[in-house]
Amino acid sequence: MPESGRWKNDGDSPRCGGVVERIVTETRQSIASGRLSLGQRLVEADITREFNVSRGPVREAFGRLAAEGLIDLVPHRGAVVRRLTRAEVAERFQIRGQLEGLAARLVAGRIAEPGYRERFLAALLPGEDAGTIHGLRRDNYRLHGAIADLAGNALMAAMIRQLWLPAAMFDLRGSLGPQHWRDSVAGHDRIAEAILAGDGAAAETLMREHLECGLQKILALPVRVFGA
Amino acid sequence: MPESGRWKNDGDSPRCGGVVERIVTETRQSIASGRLSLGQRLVEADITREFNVSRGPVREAFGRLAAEGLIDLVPHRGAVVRRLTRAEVAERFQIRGQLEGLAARLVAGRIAEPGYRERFLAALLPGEDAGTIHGLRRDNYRLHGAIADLAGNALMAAMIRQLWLPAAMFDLRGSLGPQHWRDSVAGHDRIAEAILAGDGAAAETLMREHLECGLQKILALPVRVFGA
DNA sequence: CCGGACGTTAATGTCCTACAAACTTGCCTG
DNA sequence: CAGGCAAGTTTGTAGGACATTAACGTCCGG
Repeated sequence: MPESGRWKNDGDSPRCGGVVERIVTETRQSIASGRLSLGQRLVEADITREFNVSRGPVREAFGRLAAEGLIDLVPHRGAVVRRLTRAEVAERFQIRGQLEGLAARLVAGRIAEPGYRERFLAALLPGEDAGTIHGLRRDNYRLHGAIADLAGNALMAAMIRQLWLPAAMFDLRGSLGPQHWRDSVAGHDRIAEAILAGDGAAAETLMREHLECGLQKILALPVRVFGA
Repeated sequence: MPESGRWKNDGDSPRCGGVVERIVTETRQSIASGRLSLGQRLVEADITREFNVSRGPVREAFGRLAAEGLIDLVPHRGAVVRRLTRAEVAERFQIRGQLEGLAARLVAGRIAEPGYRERFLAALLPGEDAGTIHGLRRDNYRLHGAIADLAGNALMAAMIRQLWLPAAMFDLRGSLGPQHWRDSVAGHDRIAEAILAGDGAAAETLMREHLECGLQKILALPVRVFGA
């Protein structure tokens, strides 16, 4: 994708374990956590000072963040933190539904193969701090991630993870309360049941409904969250 | 995509109408047309001389091509033209089936809205040089593109176009004969019929079968084409 | 008081040079 | 013949320079 950028089809190509990767990671974190407000301009000179690097790596990092869809690159104006409209969020969830639905169906079809049931069950276990929003959040993404990975289509798994970003922005900013995550867990239980039963069609349908439900929660959020 | 990376979610951000865009476009063309063989290394210094530019834009162009999945960036080794295995081609077609299938279903559901039927029919008309491989090829992508666009999900349309690249590589290299395109046209007719009838489910199924058929054709190609 | 032309400023787009780090290659030695 | 050492190649990053362009503020005329 555009924001692929690309998607990053080869997982990641750190271009060395160094400066660029650090900028990308920290900036991504800053955007998700809200330290960088939506629509805010990112000036190359500021970043160079902040990270103590030269403009080259900064520009490269901007390119990658743009490929991920986290920022927009406007010619001669620089980078601004991307501001998602409700329509764009809905678009992403529509695609997520289609791709993660397929993933769920594929996993259900392979659940009988040796090792798959074990790996899937491992992703179902609650993490350390289950109960807290943070823990529920992590368990949520762990399950979705396991389904994406076990489907056996590496490119699709990468694309799915890219599509998470907008959703992650909203819940990292704390806009989604604990009730959302409890509902989410209930949906996960039904999906897991279908997958473990090998019922691909049901798993696909349930996954789509699960995501549709999550989308409605996000669309119901106040305008402020979208940075409008 | 990733985008990517990227896929490029905003269509394109030329970072000015200049040097970088030229490198990206021409290199993309060179890869698709076969002038650059699969697995070939792209050395920054060579590109610098070839285009008479400095390393900065070259590195930026490499970043974008990598986000599109056309090249791989190996740390301290540079860029190599991506070599797709049959499995990776199959992965891409699986995703295409899911996304273009959804697109076909959505278009069928909206075909009654004002203007949609006309725009869709326009994409069905054969182009200038219908009959030649070149013409058939263009008509093919025009129809797929129209379905992607009319679905009303801009991000999905961009992702679908990115997923075409591997397929485009094979048929631009002339590996697919006229028989393939004739079969393709037959598939298109059935899909168009379902869409015009407003039958979304049928359109989705037919689109998936159509792509599965194309995938089989590509997988049947000799090893040489994959650059192995 | 308002609107448009103009110049200023800030930031990007590109180029250049330079050097350190890392990978390759080939030779040389045991 | 194996393994290590050294030279060469290429990338990763720094830092500076200049042109281009967009945004902003100012000034003048109506």
